[in-house]
Amino acid sequence: MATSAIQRLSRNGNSSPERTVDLIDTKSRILDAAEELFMEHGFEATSLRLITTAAGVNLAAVNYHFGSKEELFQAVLTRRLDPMNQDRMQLLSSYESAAAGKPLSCEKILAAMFIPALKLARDHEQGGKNFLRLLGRAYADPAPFIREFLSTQYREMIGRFRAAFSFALPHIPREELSWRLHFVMGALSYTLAGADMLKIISQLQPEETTNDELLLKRLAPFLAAGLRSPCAPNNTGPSDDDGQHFFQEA
Amino acid sequence: MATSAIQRLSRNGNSSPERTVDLIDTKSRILDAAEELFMEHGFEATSLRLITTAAGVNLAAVNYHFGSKEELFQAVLTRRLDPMNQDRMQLLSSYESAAAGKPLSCEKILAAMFIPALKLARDHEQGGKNFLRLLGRAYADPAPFIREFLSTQYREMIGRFRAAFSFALPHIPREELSWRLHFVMGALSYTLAGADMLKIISQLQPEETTNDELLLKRLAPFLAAGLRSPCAPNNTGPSDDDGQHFFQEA
DNA sequence: GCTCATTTCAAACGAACGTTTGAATTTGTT
DNA sequence: AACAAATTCAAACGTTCGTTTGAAATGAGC
Repeated sequence: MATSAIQRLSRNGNSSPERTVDLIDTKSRILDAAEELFMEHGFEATSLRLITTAAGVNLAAVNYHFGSKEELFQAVLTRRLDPMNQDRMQLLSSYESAAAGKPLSCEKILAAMFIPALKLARDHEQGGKNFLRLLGRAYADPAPFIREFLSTQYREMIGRFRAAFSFALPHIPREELSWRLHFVMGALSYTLAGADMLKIISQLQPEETTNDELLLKRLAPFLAAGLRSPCAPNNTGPSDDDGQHFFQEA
Repeated sequence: MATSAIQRLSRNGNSSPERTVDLIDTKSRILDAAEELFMEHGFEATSLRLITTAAGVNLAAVNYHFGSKEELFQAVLTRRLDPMNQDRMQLLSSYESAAAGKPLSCEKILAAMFIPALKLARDHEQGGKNFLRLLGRAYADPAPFIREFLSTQYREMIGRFRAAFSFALPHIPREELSWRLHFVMGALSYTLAGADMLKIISQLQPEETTNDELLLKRLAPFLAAGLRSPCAPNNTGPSDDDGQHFFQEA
């Protein structure tokens, strides 16, 4: 609804030059409508008839252009996820170059993860924010094809960032760092996905809950502190009094 | 499959005494099968025919005993969620009594949240772990009836724990604490829900990923460090060098 | 203008869904 | 044994789903 460029990107290579269409591509119209509706209702609960009606295209257009509903969902994700992860890795590389061989701070590494997400949220006036919520929900979706798709989409980026954290936090064992990185991804995706859940926990005004930038400004320091926290050798509590007999009960 | 007591709990009051049935109640058979299948496939993708076949009962039994598929889902959740949250609040109260007016440590409060979850995971050999995964996924489900249900189920417990954290961390403003509590819930539910996602991030053996206790032993210190981290007045980074110009770019 | 590949369209397909029905069966009470 | 309430059951209800089909429309190349 707010996208600009009209580029054809025909399926069979790029032999033919660009050609004008309705005003926006049928394919893009479907992607935009699907992104919004998948975000709102989830994958299973969103029917192709709902999508094609909202997009103003024929029902059969989805199967013609994308093959199936599952492939449409993957196309919705990859359209924005792939550039975002690319941005993340480039930003991380630029930070590392500027550091000239010295390890980065946790905040700096987290910034390389968050800034591309924020840019995405701002780029398309409402589509971007919707996409981040859709993405956060996809993490928790039990459908195997979604999990496999995200797994391959994220593998490279996660590997790059784990290496960066490993260099920044040399005193944290490799296995412990994997856990902490997992917690970081969890808090981030949950935060991006469940803006409504905030109403349960806090009494913030609804306008405030949509401010993703403010949200991440609070999340990054929180996570950085957890990442930096000293690592006890025996897998028990790290710093406080009752760290030893922590899970002895029950 | 492993539940013990056979209690009838007929819908119209409690006039009639208990009476014996098959071996396990039809109602319980449905709940057990539904819990496992909802966990595996999600709410939308799990059909009543799949549930009733797995439970060995007639298709119409779900609508007879529970009214609808949605009410069955709520019954699956509330059967274990309500006692777990009750345990959490009781455990927190006992810790507070033992502290005799002094504030609890973050780890202690987190223990009051985690221990009942671990007890639940151990109680039923595999049903408990399945339930935690189901619960974690329900957090991210977009269905309105699920969100409303969880909201009411959690409101009381969250309020109790926020008060405890507020007392333990008096230097953290109320609003900032709400955010951090939100992050805690996010990391916890994500961790409980997505054990498979770990394979993306770490190269842990699959046997290790199922060890929830070890998992939470690592999660609690991580979260405690984040909760305790100093709070900058300007919502910027808390402690490190580049905390100021953190999100200036993009 | 004709050709041919690409795209759109209305219509239908078979399957699966949640739910309802009404009769059969079981169960507890008298 | 007889009755009434509770529960089970097979069958069908109407709807919606993702996908397929074959003809109509469209647009570029010769």
